[in-house]
Amino acid sequence: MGPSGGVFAEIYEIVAQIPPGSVATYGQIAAMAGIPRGARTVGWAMRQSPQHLNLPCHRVVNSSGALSPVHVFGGEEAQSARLEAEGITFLPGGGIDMKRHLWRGPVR
DNA sequence: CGCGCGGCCTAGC
DNA sequence: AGCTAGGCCGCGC
Repeated sequence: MGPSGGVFAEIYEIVAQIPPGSVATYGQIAAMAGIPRGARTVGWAMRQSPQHLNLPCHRVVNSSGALSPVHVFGGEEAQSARLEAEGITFLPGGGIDMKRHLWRGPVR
């Protein structure tokens, strides 16, 4: 399906479609890409994702609603700040309110 | 052709 | 409620 004929391309497409103020989980994206159990592959795709694509990788979080490790964005505040700037709300625990910002898909 | 890596997920204690 | 262990998937060398 992907232009490059690779699963990564599919992941990039999906992540790029995540609207501001919404977040998606790796597992969900993986399922959309056709790999329900390939959540880790999604994480790798993000890390290997070309920066010129401007993929909102900061909108991708784990099912726990916790942000990715610090070393990924170069600072936990970096990701949280961007998400908050886009309208994402955080819980007292520091996690994201998945129930409120969880992306349900391209269009529903 | 085969092995290892990774921003995970789920289940069990 | 929190932590540990195992498994899954695709890419790169």
